[in-house]
Order: sequence, then C-alpha cells, then structure tokens
Amino acid sequence: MAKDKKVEQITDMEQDFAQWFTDVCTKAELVDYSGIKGLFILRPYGYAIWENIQKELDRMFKEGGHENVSMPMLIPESLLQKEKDHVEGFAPECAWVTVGGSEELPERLCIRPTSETLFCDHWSHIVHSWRDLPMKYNQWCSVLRWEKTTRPFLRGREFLWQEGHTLHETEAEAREETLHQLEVYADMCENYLAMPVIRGNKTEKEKFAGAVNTYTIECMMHDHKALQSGTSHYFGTGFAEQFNITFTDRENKQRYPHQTSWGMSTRIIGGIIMTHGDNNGLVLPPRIAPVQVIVVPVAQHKEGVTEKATELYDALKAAGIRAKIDLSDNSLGWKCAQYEMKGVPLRIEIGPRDIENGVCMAVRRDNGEKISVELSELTAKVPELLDAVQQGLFDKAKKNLDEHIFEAHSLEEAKQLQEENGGFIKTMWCGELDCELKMKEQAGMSSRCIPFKQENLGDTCPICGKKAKHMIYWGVAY
RNA sequence: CGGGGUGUAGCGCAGUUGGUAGCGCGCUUGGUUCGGGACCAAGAGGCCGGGAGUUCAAGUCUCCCCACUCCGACCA
Repeated sequence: MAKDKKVEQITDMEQDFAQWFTDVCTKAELVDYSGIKGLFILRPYGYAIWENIQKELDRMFKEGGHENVSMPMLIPESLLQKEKDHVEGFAPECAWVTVGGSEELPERLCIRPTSETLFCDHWSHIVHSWRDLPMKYNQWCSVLRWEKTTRPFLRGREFLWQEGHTLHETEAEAREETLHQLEVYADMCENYLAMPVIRGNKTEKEKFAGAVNTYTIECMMHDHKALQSGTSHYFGTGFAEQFNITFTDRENKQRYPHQTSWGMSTRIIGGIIMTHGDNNGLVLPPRIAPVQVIVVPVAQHKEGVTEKATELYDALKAAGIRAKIDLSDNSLGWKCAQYEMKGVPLRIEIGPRDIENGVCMAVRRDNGEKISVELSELTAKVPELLDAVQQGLFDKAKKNLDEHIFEAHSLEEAKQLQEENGGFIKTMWCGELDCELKMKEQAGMSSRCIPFKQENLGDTCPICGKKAKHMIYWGVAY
C-alpha cells in the first residue's frame, strides 16, 4: 500500500473521478441507493451536513425578514400551465399522480418540481394592498424532477432544497432582493463551505423558465468542471399577470407586484465533496462538519488512557465544539483511516506517552499536519486549528479556481484550452444564442455566466466576429 | 432517450460441456493484541436483480422487464 494512500476502498480521483465521487458518497456513509432510480437515501451523516447548512441558511433568511411556510406537494395541471415558459421548461421532467385510492382523478396532479405556481395561486388570494407587501416566504422541502441520468447529490430525481419566494411593490425592491439572496448564497459557499464562487448573470438560454433574469454562483470542482451552486431569479410581473395577483398601490391604482425566487439544494453537498475531497475520502469544512473533532485514544487498554481521552472529549463538548470519541476496540490505524474517510476536520490523539508529557496530538485532515498541543490549552487551541483548516480549504479551492480560468480569443483557442486544462474559459460575446449553441456544439461548453466583474478582452465576439456585448465564462458543467 | 458495461452473502468477486453455490473482507462469540487499516478459533449469513420460456434438471441457454454505471443527448 502506498504511503499516502491509506484508504484502499476508495478509487483514486486521478484514475476515475466519477467512481471516486461515488465511492466517497457511499464509503463515507452519506447516501445509500434506494430501489428507485434517482431517489437516494440520505444517511444520518449525510443528512447532518444538510442540517448544518440548513441551520445557517435558515438563520440568514430569517435575519432578512423571511418566514417559513409549507406548500402542498401536488400541483393541478391547470395551475402549472398558467405560465407558458414555465410549463414548457418543466413539463418534460414532471411526474404525475393520476389515481387517488382506486379512483382515476378528473385532473392529473403534478408532483412539484418547484413551487412558483403554488405560491402564486396562494398569493392571488391574500394580497390586496401595498400594505401586504413585501411577501417574503421560504419553504424547506423536497421536489421531484424526472431526470434521465442521475447521480448522488449532483442530480437526483428527488432532492431536498429550500425555495424562497417573494413579492414586492417595485421592480427596484425585487431586484435588490434577488441580488441580496445571491449574496446570501455566496456567503454560505465562501464562508461556511469554503467554496469560492463566481457571481454572474445567466444567459437567455440558461435562465430559469419564466424568469426575466437568473443570477448564479458558479463553483469550480477538483476536476475543473463547473457546478452551479445557487440561483436567484427576478420574475418581473409575468407570473403575477398570469395568476392575477394584484394589489392596490399608494395612489389607489391596481398593480401587479414584482416577484423573485431563489434556491439552494443538497446538490451543494456534491460540491463540497468535489471541491475539498481527496484520495483518502471526504474532507469537510469545519463550520458545517457534523463532527468537528474526533478524539482517538491510543493504547486505550493502558491504565488511565480511556479516562483521560473522555476528559478531553467532555472538555471539548463543554467548549461548544462538535466532538466525538471512539472508544471501540478497533485498532488505531483503523480509526485514523475511518475518520479520514469521513472527512472529520481534526483528530485528537491521546496516549500514555502524551499523558506523561501533558500533551496530545492534533492532526489536521486538510494537510495531514501533526501538532502537539498542551492539554491545558486544548479548548483554546482547537477552535484556532478548526479555523485554520477552514481557511486552508478555502485557500486551496481559491487557488484551483484562479489557476483554471483562461482567456480565449477564438472558438478554436477556447476549445483547445478546455480540452487541455478544463476550467472556465473567458471570452467576449455578442449576446446571440447562435454563438452560444456553436460553442456548445464545437467546444462542448455551455455558458456558465456573464460575471458581474466584467473585463474588456476585445471589441468583437470571437465566435461570429460581430460587436461584443459582454465578457462571458464558458465551461463544462455538472 | 441512443450506445457500452455490470447485477451471485453487507462489500469485492469465483462459479468449467446446464446437475440445487463458494472464496476474501466484513459481521457474531471467545481469547491474544494495541503509537497508522492486528492475529487465532468457532459461528451466522443466499428466491444467484425480477418475470416468462427451453429442459428430466437453469446462477449457467432464450426473451422481456428492472436497477446500477460510463459515454452522448437532455437537464430552472
């Protein structure tokens, strides 16, 4: 067995990235397959990651004045069809309920792929005055989309997410909300998940069905493919008009409110895996790790070791750290490998020699560094080390992102850069669909976003030669 | 949805010209170990993915489903 390869069950990512990903998902006990294609079981350890993300996001939403609600899971077909673009976008992947008990239903019911139509229908009942606005709702739920190819976290037919839906008096306020929520997602990714993002606008082709604008944060995975990690949409008054949501404004005029929606899903866990994971398994950012510190006694059969280890564990817990102790009779090697595979950010080892010297060993998951820590300083030192791991992960991911953004001035060059390096290729763009399709067809890349941070790389679109409107990022996406 | 691969114990796999199933790891119990995946012994565990056929007899042959997986297409 190679020195740096301690977990033999996991396929090396260099050998087969897709298999490596699946191995991590199952071996780290995040998911199991159910009997139905594309429906995955989130096991306790995987669900705990989601709960931690959920806890932070929920706090951020509430700080922004949003309230949680619960909408029905079924949408009557007639309701779904009210907004033309929306139904065209989602119809191909809807699953339908046609029978209730033993009775054929008079109208088939769609299992929600997203809940815009339900929120709109509800709001059409309760919104009357400008005093009722804004409506700032959020829902934690699962949705169903009949995808053809499925993978754990990255593309499931059912997945957990949150969907925020808001109504506003003015366009300016709705647009501000849209961008604010994008910023919430960016905050989550960068400061909690240690995943640097690129913020931008989706093209007409890539935007949400029924939206005026779709904003996105794009992350780069270890294999240099892109992952859309959160989206926020401005709808204008399109849905409101179709669903007849009106309010009386301050001048006593009937008006349509401006609407937004935004979502982040368990797909982000796939992003965490593919951003930070290595050949020993999962690596979790400390801020969302279900277990931040694992205490491992060394030679625990020896007098006093178990007691001392338990003492450390209790102290860490009392200090508010998510700690766990492993007193099982598995060997030290087994335990080390096990918690590395599960991505626990920090391991504390304590054995007879350590006790004698009044120290313990702290081992960082991100870089393997071993640090001797005075027992008296443990509860002060551990939070510092966790912060260091968090920062270390972000820096590494940022480096990967920065080093895989390339500039191209022709389609051929863009294609070549993608084939050789992967990553994001930035070019100028005329804004036409034809050029976007051509890039997809000839270079295999879709547009990722028109970044907020624009640069001038030239005056013409390298695909058609016409006048350029924006700088755009291209990439291969999950 | 098209093309390829795979489905036999929890996991990884054998299973010959068709004759009612085996190995390794893991699991259980007991003992010896213990500073990076320990060892010995005794056990438990199977509708061979599902269904239909051919046959005296099917894990093995034929057909149809289903699932997983890879490559495309599709995917707010």
